[in-house]
Amino acid sequence: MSRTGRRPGDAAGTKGEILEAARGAFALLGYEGATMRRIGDDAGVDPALIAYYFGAKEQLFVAVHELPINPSDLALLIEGPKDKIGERVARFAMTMLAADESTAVSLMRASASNQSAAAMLREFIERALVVPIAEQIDVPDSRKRASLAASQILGLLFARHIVRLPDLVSASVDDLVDLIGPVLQQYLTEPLH
Amino acid sequence: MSRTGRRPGDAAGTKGEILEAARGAFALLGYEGATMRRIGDDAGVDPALIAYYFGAKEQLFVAVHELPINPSDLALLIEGPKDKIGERVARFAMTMLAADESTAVSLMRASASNQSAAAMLREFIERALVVPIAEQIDVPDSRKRASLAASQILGLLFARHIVRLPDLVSASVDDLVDLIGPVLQQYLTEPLH
DNA sequence: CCTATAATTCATCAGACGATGAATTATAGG
DNA sequence: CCTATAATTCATCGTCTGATGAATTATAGG
Repeated sequence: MSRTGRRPGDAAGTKGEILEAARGAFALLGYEGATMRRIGDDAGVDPALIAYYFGAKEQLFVAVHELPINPSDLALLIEGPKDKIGERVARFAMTMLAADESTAVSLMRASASNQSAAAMLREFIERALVVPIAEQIDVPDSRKRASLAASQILGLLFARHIVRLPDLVSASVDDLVDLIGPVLQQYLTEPLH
Repeated sequence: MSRTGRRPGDAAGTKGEILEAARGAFALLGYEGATMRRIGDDAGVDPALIAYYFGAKEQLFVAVHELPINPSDLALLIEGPKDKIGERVARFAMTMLAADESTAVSLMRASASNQSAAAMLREFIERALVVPIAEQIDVPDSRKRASLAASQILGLLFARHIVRLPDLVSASVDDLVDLIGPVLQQYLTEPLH
């Protein structure tokens, strides 16, 4: 029974398994909480193998969090009537997150205790949400308004997945889209008094 | 020059200095990031003295985060016309947090990586926000709506103090109250379609 | 078949962390 | 003044963390 050395057969799925295990661990436990040993265990692999593939822990984290900005999703966000932009943003955020919810939550968790993770999240939000939305709405303070809309999305994720407020945990995604859509609309188009 | 033993004079300010140092460190670095040694350094004190006064780290954290629910603030929240409740909630949250902003941020940071901190925050939000607000508004799904309002407040804090979105960092508190007041109002009173 | 290299584990290191018992010095009460 | 006790630091301990060099085994290419 050979415990060490290269595995027989089993062609090259290992790297992906490590990525998946890391994604799950980061989302559940945060950056520091997701230890190399734990990720290795989850992937059924010695921690040294993680370093072999990805280098240091921080690089693994970056590899896990390459948030793809799907251009067609983004087009879907900007195209359409301005008086429905709130709903579109809500749906964009929710589908983006439904496809990959744990990545966003993971990045939020890490941001709370890790400055460079916070920088990653900040830059992503600016690039993928604030700038495109602000360009689309043509009002004073457009960036501030877009940032507030983003803050609502962040808050919903935080309250639902991290704090776990019971009434938000039990609500369906469609429910939530219906509720926050009009609110985002108000942030983005209602005139200030 | 005596490095050890009880300090001369200097009556009993030490405990408070430790608390203050801990508050700052937790708010800046999160639960795990705020090490005993670091807190001790900030307070100008050996880490063992922290244990002498507060016991284990978790108890120190609890001592730092005794969020007082000021009853007169709460009264201010429930009294008044229903069509201005959003504004009142916004102002309540902002004054509560202006008085002690770092405590709330600290608790949020810790919640991202620590389950029992998340439980503390959840119970506080339920008790101090969701329940009183839900009792006040008389609509279906009142708790869900109140929870969404709370999520907006959390999101604003997260975006402003943790992610540091530039347009929210530079905005004044009054600005933000003016902007989120109407939104909270909509969450709390606008009928669903 | 043989050899270079890819994939994997093992063993271990140095550093940081929280906790704690023991030593030391000052104050307070009698 | 003397003594009990409060306030403080010192010196460690065991544990966990990320990192890394060395050993081991399988595959691929010639």
